[in-house]
Amino acid sequence: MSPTKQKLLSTASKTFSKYGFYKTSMDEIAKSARKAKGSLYYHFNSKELLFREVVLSELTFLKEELTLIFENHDADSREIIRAYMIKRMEVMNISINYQETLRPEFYEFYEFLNDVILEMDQWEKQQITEILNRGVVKEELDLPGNIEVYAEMLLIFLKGLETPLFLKGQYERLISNFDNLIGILTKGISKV
Amino acid sequence: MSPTKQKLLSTASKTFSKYGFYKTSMDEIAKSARKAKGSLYYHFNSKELLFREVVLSELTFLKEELTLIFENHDADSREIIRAYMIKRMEVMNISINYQETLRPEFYEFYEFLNDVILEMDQWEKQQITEILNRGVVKEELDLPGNIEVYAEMLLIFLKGLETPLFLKGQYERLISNFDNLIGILTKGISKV
Amino acid sequence: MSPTKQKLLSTASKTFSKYGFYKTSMDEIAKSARKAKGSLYYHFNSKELLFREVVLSELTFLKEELTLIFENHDADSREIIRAYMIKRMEVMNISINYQETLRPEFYEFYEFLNDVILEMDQWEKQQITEILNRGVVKEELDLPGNIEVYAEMLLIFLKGLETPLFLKGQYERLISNFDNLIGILTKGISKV
Amino acid sequence: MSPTKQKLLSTASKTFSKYGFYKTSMDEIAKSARKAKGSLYYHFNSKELLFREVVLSELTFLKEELTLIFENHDADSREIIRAYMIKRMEVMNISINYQETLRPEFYEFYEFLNDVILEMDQWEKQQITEILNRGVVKEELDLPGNIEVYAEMLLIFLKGLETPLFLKGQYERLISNFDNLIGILTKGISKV
DNA sequence: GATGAATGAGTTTTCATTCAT
DNA sequence: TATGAATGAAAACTCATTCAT
Repeated sequence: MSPTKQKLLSTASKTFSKYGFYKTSMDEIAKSARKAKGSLYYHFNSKELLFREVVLSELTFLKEELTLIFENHDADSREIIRAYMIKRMEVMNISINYQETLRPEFYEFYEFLNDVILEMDQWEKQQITEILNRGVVKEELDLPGNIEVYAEMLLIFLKGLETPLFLKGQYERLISNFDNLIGILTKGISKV
Repeated sequence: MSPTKQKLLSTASKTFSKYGFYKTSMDEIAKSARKAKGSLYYHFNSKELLFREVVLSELTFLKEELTLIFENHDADSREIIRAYMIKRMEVMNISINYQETLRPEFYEFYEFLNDVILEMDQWEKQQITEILNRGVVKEELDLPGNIEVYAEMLLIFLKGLETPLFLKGQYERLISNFDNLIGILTKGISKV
Repeated sequence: MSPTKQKLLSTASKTFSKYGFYKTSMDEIAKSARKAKGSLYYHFNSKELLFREVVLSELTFLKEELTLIFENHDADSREIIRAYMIKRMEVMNISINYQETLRPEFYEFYEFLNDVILEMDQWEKQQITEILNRGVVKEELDLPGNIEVYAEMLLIFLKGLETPLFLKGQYERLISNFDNLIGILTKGISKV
Repeated sequence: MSPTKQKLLSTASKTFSKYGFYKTSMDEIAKSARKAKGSLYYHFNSKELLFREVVLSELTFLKEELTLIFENHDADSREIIRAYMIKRMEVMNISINYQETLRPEFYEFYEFLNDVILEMDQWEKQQITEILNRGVVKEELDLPGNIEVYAEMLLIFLKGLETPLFLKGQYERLISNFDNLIGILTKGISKV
């Protein structure tokens, strides 16, 4: 990737995450990057496609980080879940643009993003399902019924941690009590 | 409230919840309501203040509904928590505009909304803290340490249910397995 | 005149003189007067006609004040001119709306004002011509050629004192040196 | 300066001088120039800044013209004053936008113009003070007291010639008698 | 007389996109 | 590749005026 494209992409990422998709203008991105607006369109065709690339790069990073956790096959599944949750929160705290894609208006108007997000959602669900399965097999967890549903529930719960109220300003205060919450959850799914 | 104002407010609520704050134009609201754009500004001074009133009316409704749950003092606290969570999800499913206020750009730009939202957050935290307290006193719950922290955690979890991914389209599918999730949580905080 | 009309007129005068015709809205006048906007239209049909009445009341006051000066037939004509100039400046300092009517855009668009202003201009020219005539007859002034032209020139000069730069803020400082200027002028037209 | 910018600026100047700042819309300027409204904003950010540039260009021209007069050091100071006054009137007759800046509302609302105008005022005062000083030294003029005050008074007088009543339509008629007026003034300040 | 809700045409401004260089 | 001038559609907002009560 050319230095100009690189610069534009990283500037776009920062600006989008600060003001959101709609409140960010192409002009502002170009100015912040000290590049011409035309260059933005040369490298990324449209605002939407630029945003898509920004989100993609965030998700790529998120996947990489989470994969490191999942690969640790030997650890107690409860411990893996715990590590996964903490890592996810950490990365999410800086994956603000991905979060924005969860807004309703993105669903109404931009099919060009659904594929990226759905793929990520499915990937995550798959990974967690696998861990839960391992935990059940190793008799560390007690999950009657469909395990996929538990995975979905965990994801829903984790998405709660993405809310700005939490991420903005309160992150530091709450992270310290995070173990408590995880304790409740793991106790809730543990074999007695 | 005059019929015109009423009509404008309800139309605004619907339109905002469909397209989000930024993708909704004042023109569109006025046209949908078959009223003049000037009337919008006569009754609500600005787009932001109009949105504020929309959110306020949603929160007012949410509070009323939740208050009914909280007032049932005799029930088992786990049962109240369960009823609370379900009711909250139901109402949230139609309080789409309030959800939008949780977006980062609203935090950056609009102080005019923070007061409303913070007040709601505090109110909810207070209510849940009280229920948890009651549960501990009645020896139904096991919550070592600061109870307020558990209340906050529960709220964070509930906010997870507000994510559009869940609310849009998947609500019906997931609500049926919701009891499972609540089961995990209540098991997690129950006295053995 | 009813108290409501009176109140609206005086408020309109103040507001127009502060912000000018275009920057003043009917809404602002009504609000400042703590009256309904409809009342403005009940008493004065349109913004233009309201402004006309404001200007008229200023000119009426100006005429009354200047007439007092002109009627002193016995004094030295140079003294009358001096007194006239000072009084005119004093009154003009508070006749800001009349001044605005001298702007080009008022000439282009509002015939409804020309009559009022032309009448005032002619009245003033007439008065000054008469004084100059008296001065020439009493051999106090030396004005070769057409006396009306001198009257017009004096008026042009006096209009110079109407410029905001002078009226705004510098009025107090310059008024103290005003006698100097009048000295030059009267020396310029005096018989040696 | 690009041809488009040039065209927009000159069109803006003409339109503003015809209808005044408030009665001129950006739309009208763009249409008259047969350019897109967006181009107006590309080159001049806002209506106020566009107007500022229009005024600036007028004042630049005024300064250039007057400087030519001032530089004639050998002539009789009374003759220079006379030439200065006539030239100023001529240029002012086409510097209609600068005149508008003297309106009260411009002082209340737009600090963005004060610097330009104050600078011009001070420049003019300085030039005239210098001429008067030369005249006193050469014993052509009789100016007891502070000479700066005379300079200010002359400027006030000259501003009187800026009034639209004079400039609009009556310019031609009055200019022919202008010498008379200047005669009064120069006689008033001449050494006998 | 007095009110204030309702209107709609008009205003300034923003901004994604195109294109000649 | 990279630029920045130019565009025009659309946005938020203003405001004189009307009118039923």
